[in-house]
Amino acid sequence: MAQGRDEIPPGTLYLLILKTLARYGELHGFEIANSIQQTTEDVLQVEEGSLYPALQRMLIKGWVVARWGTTAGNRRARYYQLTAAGRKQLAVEISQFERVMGAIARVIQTA
Amino acid sequence: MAQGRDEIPPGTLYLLILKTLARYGELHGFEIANSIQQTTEDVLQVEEGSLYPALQRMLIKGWVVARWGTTAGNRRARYYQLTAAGRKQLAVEISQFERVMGAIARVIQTA
DNA sequence: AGACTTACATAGTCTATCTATATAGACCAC
DNA sequence: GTGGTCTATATAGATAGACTATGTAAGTCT
Repeated sequence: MAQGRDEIPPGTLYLLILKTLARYGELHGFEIANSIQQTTEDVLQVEEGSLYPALQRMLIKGWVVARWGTTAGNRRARYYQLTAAGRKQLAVEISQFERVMGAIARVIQTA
Repeated sequence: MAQGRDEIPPGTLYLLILKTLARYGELHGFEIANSIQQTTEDVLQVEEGSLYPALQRMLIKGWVVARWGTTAGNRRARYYQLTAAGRKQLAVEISQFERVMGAIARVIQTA
C-alpha cells in the first residue's frame, strides 16, 4: 500500500492556506502549495485547480490581500498576506476543526 | 455562537458508521444515528438522507449485512452487522483518518 | 529554436453529504 | 376511531468543495 498522497479533506483547505500564510507572513501561491506539501511530509498536496480558486474566494471574502511581485527566480507571482479578518477566520477554522475532529476521535476511541 | 451542529466531514461517514457497529455488534439505522449524535455530544448529527444511502452502499460493498427485525418499541427496523470485510475496512478508514488528520495537525501546530 | 520549469488561471467533472419529501406502522389522546 | 405524533426506512434532487484537464505566459538551459 504505497503511501499515496491523499486528497485535502473538504473543509480544511482554507484552514491550511490561512495557517500557512500566518506562519510565513507573505507567500505566493506556488509557495503556499509547496509549504503545505512539505509540512505534511507529502501526505497532502494541494492541486492548482483547488489552490487558485480558493485564493480568489479568499480575496473576495477579505481574508487576504494580494500584490503582484517578482520571485527570487525572476518570475512574476502574486503574493498573499493575511488581513485582520483572515487572522480571525483562521482562529474560527482551527476551533471548528478541533471541535469536529475531537468528536470523531471520541467515536473512534470508544471500546 | 450557538454551538450549532456541524456537518459530517466528507469522507468520515463510513468510518463513523463502521466504528459504531463495531462497538455495538448489531444496530438498526436509527440507533446508529442516535449513537453517533450521543457519542459526539451533539457535535455531529447524521442526517437520514446521508445515513440510509450510505448503509445501502455499504451493503453492496459487503461491509455489512442486514436483517429485518422488530425494535423494543415494536416497530419494524433493519438491523446491520459488520462483516469481516467491514472490520477490515474500518481499520483502513481509521488508519487513513489518522494519517490525514496528523498531517493537518502538523500544519496547525507550526509556530 | 525548442524543451523544461515556474506560476497563475478557468471550465467542467465528480464525490459525498445535505434538504426535502414520501411511505408506513405504532401509540396516545380525545 | 381518527387525528396527531413518533419511529423508522427510503429516494430524488440540490449543493459544496476539491479534483482533472487545459491553457496562458514568461524565464532558463542547451
